[in-house]
Amino acid sequence: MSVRVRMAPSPTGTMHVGTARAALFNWLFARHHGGAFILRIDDTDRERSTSEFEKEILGSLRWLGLDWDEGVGVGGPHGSYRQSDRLHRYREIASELVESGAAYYDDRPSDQLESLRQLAQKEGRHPGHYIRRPDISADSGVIRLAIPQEAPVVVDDIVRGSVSFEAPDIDDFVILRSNGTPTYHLASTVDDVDYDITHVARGEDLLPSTPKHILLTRAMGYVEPLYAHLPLLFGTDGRKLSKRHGATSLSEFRDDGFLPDAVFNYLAILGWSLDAETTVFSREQAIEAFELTDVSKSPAVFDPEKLTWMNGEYVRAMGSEEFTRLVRPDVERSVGRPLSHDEWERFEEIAPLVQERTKLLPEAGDQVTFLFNDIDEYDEKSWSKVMARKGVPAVLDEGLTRMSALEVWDAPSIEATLREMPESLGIGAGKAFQPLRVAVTGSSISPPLFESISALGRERTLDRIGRARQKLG
RNA sequence: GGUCCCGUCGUCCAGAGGCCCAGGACGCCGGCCUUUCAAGCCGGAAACGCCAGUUCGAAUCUGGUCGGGACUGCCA
Repeated sequence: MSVRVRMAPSPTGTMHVGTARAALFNWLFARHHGGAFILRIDDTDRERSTSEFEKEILGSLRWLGLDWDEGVGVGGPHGSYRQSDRLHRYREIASELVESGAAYYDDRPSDQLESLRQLAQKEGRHPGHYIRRPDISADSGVIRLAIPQEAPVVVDDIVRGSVSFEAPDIDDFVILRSNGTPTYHLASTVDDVDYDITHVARGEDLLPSTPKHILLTRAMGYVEPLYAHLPLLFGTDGRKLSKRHGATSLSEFRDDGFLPDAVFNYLAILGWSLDAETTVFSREQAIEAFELTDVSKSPAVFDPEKLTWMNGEYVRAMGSEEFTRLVRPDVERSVGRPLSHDEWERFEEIAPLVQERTKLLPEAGDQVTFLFNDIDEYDEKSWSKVMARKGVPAVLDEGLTRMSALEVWDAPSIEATLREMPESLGIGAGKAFQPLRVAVTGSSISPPLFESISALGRERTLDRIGRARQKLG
C-alpha cells in the first residue's frame, strides 16, 4: 500500500511551531515516498474550536508551503475531513464496541473516579489499576474501552524502537463522552482507520496514548498503522516551548519578517539532518533525503538566533528583484507612507546593498528611511561620537564644495571626488567619511556612503550637509 | 508518586565497535578585508552526564546511577 500520512491539528489555537514541525516531517515523508499528505481537522472539542483558528492554521500551512492532497479545503474521497461532521460515525463505532463487549457504559460520578485515582496515587500504582469496569453494569454515561489484561501492548515505533506497556498500566479510557461526542482517542483512531492512514508521525507527548490507540484499532477489527513519535521542541530554557519563549506561532514568524523557505529549512534541522555537513538546503534536497528512521530521539531546543541567521542566508540568496518586491511593504511601513514611482526607483538603486544587510525583512525598511524622510533628529550617539570633533566643519565644507562641482551624479563620480578628500585634508578616511555619513543619513551606521548619496540625489544631499554644517555653527 | 521517553560542544545536527586525542552549523572570542554596519574569509575556545561491565579496542553494546522531559482529564 502506498504511504498515506496525515496532519490533524485542533483549531483551538494558532499554528504552533511544534505542530508545524510535525506537519513538515509528515509532508516530507509523503513527498519522499510519493504518498498522500492529508489534512484533517480534529475539532471534537466544540467548546474551544473556532473557524478563525481553522483558517489561521490552513493559512499557516500554505504559507510554509506544505500542500496537502486530501482534506479540509481540497476535499477527497472521505467527506469533509472535519471530525465535527463525523460524530455519527464515532457513535456508531462506540456502540458496536459496547455490543461486542470491548467497551462498556460507565455512569460513575466523577468524584468517585477521582478517589480511585487518588487511591492509585497513594499506593504508587498507575490509575489503570483502578479505572476498570465496575461490577454493576450501566446503560448510560460515558463509554470506556475495556483494556484486555492478558498481554502487554508493544508499540513498534519507527524512531524509538520497541516500547512496551503493561496492560494494568493502561486505564479503561473514555472513548465517548456522556454528551455523545467522541474523545480525541476515538475520533483520531477511527479516522486513521477510515482514511487508510499507513503511518502516524506525531509528537512524543502522544506516545503514552499510543497503546490505547492500538488497542482501540484492534478492537475495531483492524491492524494499526506504523507509528513514529517525534522529539518535542523545547524553549531555550529547556522547557516545553510556550508563549514565554517569544514567538511560537507560525503567523508571528511571518509577521516578524521570516521567509517560509527559511522556516521550512530551520524546522527540518530540528531532529533531522540532510547529512553530516549541510545546514542550508532546498525543499527538493530534503524530500530526496528524508526518512522517518533518521529522525532523532532527543528533544530539540528551538533557537530563534539560528533561525534568524538562516533567514539572512535566504534573504541574501534570493534575486534582487524578488527582494525588492518582498520588502516594499516593510519599507513603506518604516517610511510611514506609500512611495511614489520615483521614490521607489531611488530605493531600487541601493536595494542590493540593503539586501546584504538584511536578516529580517523589516530591517530593510529601517535602513532606508533616510532616503525618503527628512532627518528630524540625528542619532544621538552618532552625533556625539562623530560630529563633536574638531575639523568636522572643514570636512563638511570640503564635501559640499566637491559634490556641488560634480557634473555627473552617480556613485562612481561621487566616490572619485570624495576619495581625494582624506589626502587633501590630511586626515584619515574614517574622519573624512563618517561626518558625511551622519550628515546625510542621520546615523553613523548606514548602507555604503557613495551609493547612499547617489540614491538620495544631489539636492537633498547638499541640503542635508548644509544643515548639518549649520547645526555645528 | 506511577508509567514511559531522552542524555555528544551553550544550542541544532554527524557519528550505527577501530576511519574520533570526535566532524559540520548557530552563537561566542581573535584576526583579515574595510569609510560605518553587515557580508565574506582565516583562526580559536567549547562536548561523548557519571560508574561499572563486555571487548584486543566503546561516543557507539549491557547494567546501574544521576539528570531532564512527557503522560497520568468526559483536552488534544
